[in-house]
Amino acid sequence: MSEPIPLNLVRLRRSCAECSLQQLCLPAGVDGADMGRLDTVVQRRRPLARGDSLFRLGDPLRAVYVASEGSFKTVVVNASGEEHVLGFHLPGELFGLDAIGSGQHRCEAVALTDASVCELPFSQLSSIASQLPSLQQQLLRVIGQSADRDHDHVDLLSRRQASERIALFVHGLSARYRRIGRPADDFQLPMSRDEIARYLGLVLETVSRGFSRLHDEGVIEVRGRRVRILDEEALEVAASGCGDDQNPQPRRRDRA
Amino acid sequence: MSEPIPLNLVRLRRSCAECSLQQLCLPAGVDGADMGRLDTVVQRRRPLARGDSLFRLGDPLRAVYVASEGSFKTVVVNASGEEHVLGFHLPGELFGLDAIGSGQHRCEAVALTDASVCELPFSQLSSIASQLPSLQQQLLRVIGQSADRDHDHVDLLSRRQASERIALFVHGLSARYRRIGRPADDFQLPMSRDEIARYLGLVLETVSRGFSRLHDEGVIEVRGRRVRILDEEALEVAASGCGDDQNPQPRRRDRA
DNA sequence: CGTCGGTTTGACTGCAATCAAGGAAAGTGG
DNA sequence: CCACTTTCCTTGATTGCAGTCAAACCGACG
Repeated sequence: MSEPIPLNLVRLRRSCAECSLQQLCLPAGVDGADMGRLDTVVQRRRPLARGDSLFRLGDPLRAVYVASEGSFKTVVVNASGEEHVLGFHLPGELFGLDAIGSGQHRCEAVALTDASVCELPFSQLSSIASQLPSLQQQLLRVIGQSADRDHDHVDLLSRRQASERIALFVHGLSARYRRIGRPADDFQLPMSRDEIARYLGLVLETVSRGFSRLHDEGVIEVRGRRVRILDEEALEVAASGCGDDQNPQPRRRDRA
Repeated sequence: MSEPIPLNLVRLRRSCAECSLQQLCLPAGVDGADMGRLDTVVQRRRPLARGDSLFRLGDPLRAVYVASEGSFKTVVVNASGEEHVLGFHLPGELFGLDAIGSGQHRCEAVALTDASVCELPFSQLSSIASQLPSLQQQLLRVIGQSADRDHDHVDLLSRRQASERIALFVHGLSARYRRIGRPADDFQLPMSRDEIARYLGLVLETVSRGFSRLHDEGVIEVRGRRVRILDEEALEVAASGCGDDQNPQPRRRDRA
């Protein structure tokens, strides 16, 4: 935690222009000439270990972040001492925007796995953005996408049936893996059942049962944190709430 | 409803500088000289009747909105045909930002009461913002505040007990009324029990029972849509989940 | 080998959804 | 102004789903 890690300096120093996440991340849509300007504000931090905090509740807004490797969760602890998970953040997804409104972070960001992040000091970012219209536009878009993920979360939490929330969660995660160029039908969950439960407003046992049921129905294959999607269409049906056993809802379509 | 309302034209034409919402709305923090620039892009629409839509799902991003009078809800209809309420929007609160991410509105905005709105064409707004740093900063802040409301919503939906969600909802609404300079302990709900339920992820009967219970406990006084807060502290306790009758939970009570 | 965190599964219970009925308020037309 | 309709709200009785409690299982790791 306290000593520099010289071996990684070379990797850390590579620029946005060379980053594999370029198309997904903030630079997308910013042309080559302007990219250099952006590069000057991006700081790369040395890797974080699983469980490390990137920022905490009440921290002043210093920067926004993108994981270049690894994943994060953002959490709040409510008055009763329960931890709620506000979001999961995969590589290439901007996070830390929660401090923009008030100037202070309203949640804590924790590395789910060993991770490394790009840090974009907010004041520099917004002053550069005001000079580069393409970056300003892209910044707004990325903020909007982050809000979209929040809306997806609300959508999840509004579902009545636990099985719907779980199916929708898996489906949404799959879509996000596809977006960042990873296999969308075979992946490793970076988070525990308990963390999923706290994200979905359920308890861990219910999440576990939900996974088991999708497994038994042949929709997905689950073994621990390894998930394989066997029948995407069935997963969508389950997510839309029409797929509950005892609720025949005569969908013609005898699912493969 | 279909004919113009000439009598109101004068009111409609007043500028941001004269608006009572000025301190709450986008112009806050924008100095006098720049305010004129902002004024040039603000369009005032004629009043909407209760039930009218301001924008619909899939509409392209044209503008963002602030109700100058009246309130709105934003809703989505899911695959099963159920309506979910994503948010309620009081006067002075910017909304319509949901289209920033994708360029298309992801929900529908409906007037809860007769209302009138200020419309800020987005392309003009963002191009002016790029010339006025103070406006750019304020725009980001307002977007951030909107995200904060979304997080509050997530927080609500994550609460296990229906009574907690309801108490927290009333408390949050009270705080928002205070923010816009209206009585925070005596107000008229602009939305129905059913709409509250669809916002909280409950059914309307449960919401009704929750209100009745808070009434019986002397925390609030409810008669239809009229709400008076009698014991704010008790409301906060109920909202934090420690106030459930059978759950004494000896809170030390020194948490200063 | 044993421990340990995380996961699965089972049995039971409680809370909120559902089903159902009645009441109150607001709008409509005579 | 009153009867009527319509909409919204409240309350009661019952049921089902997910939370709780408890135990067993599993893979990782020392």
